[in-house]
Amino acid sequence: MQSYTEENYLKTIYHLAEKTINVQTNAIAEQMQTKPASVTDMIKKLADKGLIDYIKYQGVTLTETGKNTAIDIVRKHRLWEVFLVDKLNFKWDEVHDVAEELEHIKSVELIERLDEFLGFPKADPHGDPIPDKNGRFAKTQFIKLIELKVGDSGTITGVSQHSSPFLKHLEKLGLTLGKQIQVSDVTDFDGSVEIRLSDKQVNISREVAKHILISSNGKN
Amino acid sequence: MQSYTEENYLKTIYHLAEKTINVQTNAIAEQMQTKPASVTDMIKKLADKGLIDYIKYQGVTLTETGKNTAIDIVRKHRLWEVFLVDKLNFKWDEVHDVAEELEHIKSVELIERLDEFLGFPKADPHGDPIPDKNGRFAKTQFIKLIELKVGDSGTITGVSQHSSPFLKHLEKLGLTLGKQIQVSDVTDFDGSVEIRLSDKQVNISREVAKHILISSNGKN
DNA sequence: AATAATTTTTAGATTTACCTAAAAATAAAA
DNA sequence: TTTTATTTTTAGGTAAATCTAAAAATTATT
Repeated sequence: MQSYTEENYLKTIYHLAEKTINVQTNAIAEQMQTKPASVTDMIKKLADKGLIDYIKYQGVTLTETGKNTAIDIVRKHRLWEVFLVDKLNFKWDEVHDVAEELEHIKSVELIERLDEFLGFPKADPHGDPIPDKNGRFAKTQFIKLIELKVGDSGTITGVSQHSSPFLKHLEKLGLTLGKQIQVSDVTDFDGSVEIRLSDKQVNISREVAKHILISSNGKN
Repeated sequence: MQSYTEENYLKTIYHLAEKTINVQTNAIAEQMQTKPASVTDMIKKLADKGLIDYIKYQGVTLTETGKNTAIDIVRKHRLWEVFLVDKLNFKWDEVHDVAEELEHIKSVELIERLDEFLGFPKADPHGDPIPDKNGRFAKTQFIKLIELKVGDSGTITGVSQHSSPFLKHLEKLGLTLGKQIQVSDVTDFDGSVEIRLSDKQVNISREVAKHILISSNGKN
């Protein structure tokens, strides 16, 4: 049984571990909006509980138990996001903070029933995969929009940035999940990308294109 | 902004204040499963925050602000209970502990949308009234089943005990909310009560009869 | 390889919500 | 109206999660 705080540390370490093998103290501190000294205290505690492997000055990795716990929190977070969007009509940019709280409610029964109520969704409103109750989920094989060449097409299936301003921006442009797109041009000058949608044409910056994930349906 | 613990104290004081005018330290301690010394610490803090009025050795009463806060927590608790029963198919004896956690999620938007999603319910699965978003709710005018005379009839509209064994017991007997009942006999020996239901006859102890609430539809 | 810069850890405090044990106030009983 | 019992508060301490400031280890740079 972990505290609210311990759960947040595990989740943060899990997400950081998707990018780097060994997760550094400073990286955790930045993500958790706290000080490195506090992180050191906590990772000692998590190591004592067998949730992470920790070598002084060398960063941490999740143990099997730690990873399972983290995945379970991610599962809860994403299921609650689906609930908020599908059932309570929240927009995709409004759900993160509330889900951040809801993910800590401790009841296996609750989550299993919620999962069923929602129709066992495979992805959350941002396209991130939802682990099943055994922690299994398909490794998503997305390409960043920025990597597409002129003429390439595909479907928007995710985003790698969850901030409200970014998501609102996409919404305004009509770049929402499930939309079919084709890259019609890439500007030499600033690297901005022109996108053809079924009904219109939009121009997005390199920065935005980096954070849109595409499931490609064949190069042209 | 209150902590999880402060919210629980306010809620406890609110419920105790339904029975006694001045709420005693020991009563709070018993309800919160903590020690009187800890209660004293906390009520000082709540008094400093202007949520309760407190005179040493004389117990506490909620201020207007404190009462509003407490009612808001009660509202959340009861709405979540409706959600769990109506949408996730929990039984009425299984919802209390989970709702106890869910009630602390801080998002006005969430609760308003949940309320709407549930169809603005007026009562929770145990018949307790749900305050609206302004904290208003009808004072329920129930009679305890034990107070009915032989021949009196009415509808089961609430319970004054939320423990799982008690609720399971009622369920087994078919004494659930909305059921029409008539008192057909009261035993002199042990005060147990014989109840006529539409399709059967059941016998309940005095103790059980004390905790069933009836909205009377006229004496016989 | 020595020095500088960065990262991480230790040491010592703080805050919140508890606790125990003892003292003080209030209420009940002789 | 004393004495006794009960209730409540104070005093002093603990554990969790945080902090600042300073020391130690690691990494990068000349």
